[in-house]
Amino acid sequence: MEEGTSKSPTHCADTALEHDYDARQWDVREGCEVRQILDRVADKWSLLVIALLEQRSLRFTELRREVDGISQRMLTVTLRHLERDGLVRRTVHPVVPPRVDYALTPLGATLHDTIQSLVTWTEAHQGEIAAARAAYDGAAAGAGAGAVGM
Amino acid sequence: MEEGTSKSPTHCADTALEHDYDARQWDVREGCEVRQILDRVADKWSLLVIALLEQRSLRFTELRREVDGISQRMLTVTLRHLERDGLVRRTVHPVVPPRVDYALTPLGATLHDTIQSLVTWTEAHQGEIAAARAAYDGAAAGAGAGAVGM
DNA sequence: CAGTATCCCCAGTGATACTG
DNA sequence: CAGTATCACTGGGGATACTG
Repeated sequence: MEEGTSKSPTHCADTALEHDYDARQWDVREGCEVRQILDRVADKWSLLVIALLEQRSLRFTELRREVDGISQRMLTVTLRHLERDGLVRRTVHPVVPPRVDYALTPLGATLHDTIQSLVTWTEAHQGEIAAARAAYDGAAAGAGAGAVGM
Repeated sequence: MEEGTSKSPTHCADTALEHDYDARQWDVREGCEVRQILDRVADKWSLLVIALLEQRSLRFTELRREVDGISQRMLTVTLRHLERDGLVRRTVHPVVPPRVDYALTPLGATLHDTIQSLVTWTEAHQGEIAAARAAYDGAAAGAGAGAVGM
């Protein structure tokens, strides 16, 4: 499905479509490589792993312990994806108890500010969101529906 | 599942855990409200909808047309989530052909910079990522495995 | 330790039909 | 137009077991 690998790395605004899509700010259409990368980078586990790796390189087990709730499988998958995208570098030390370190590549490090701003925003506004949630649920409950906590 | 509504809106670093979790920069543990909000905000469709709404308010059908590939159901679900979180405001105009406008709330608007930085990063580095992908796939293919394009 | 391989389940998602 | 309701399906993701 992700066969866009060797395809044109250029921005996908060149695909000819009929509907009046004016260049707003970024392409919202499917098949756009930006969409795909965004999905990868904005991924739940990716975000967590990258944030952790920002501090220092970590070993597989360390990551598994730090990222609470991730399964071994998902950690492996996430790590492979990040490695393939050139965001994380995997280093195998040929020692008897196998030791593998994961570290951010320079490219991965450039994500720092972006991710940090996302996290900062979330932390800064979680109170407001919780309040909005409570208000919404309360209104819904009062409006007649009994289903709260959707 | 999302019953943290009326719970403590405070940062979740107060939950007592036994493992030596030092305050790195943000809580990676499950049950943390930040994790949940991050998942919501970093959601594929949410990102797209918010980006679109940043320009101007849109109607349901307009959104469905702009966000290429989204199903009616997912648009509704996404919109409800964003509304509940206080990021989007839903305005119903009581006219004969029902007209509903969706607009970013002030809170939602504060996401602008963050999302924009994410998109900008992606657009700026998609070439590097594509190259990394090609290199990774090429190396894997040369290493013996024939399965490319994972 | 650091994975890979399997099985399996269910939540997310698309398609379709119906309604105010 | 703007949804809601239903059904069916896929694959994301957890649990477990095995391997180098």
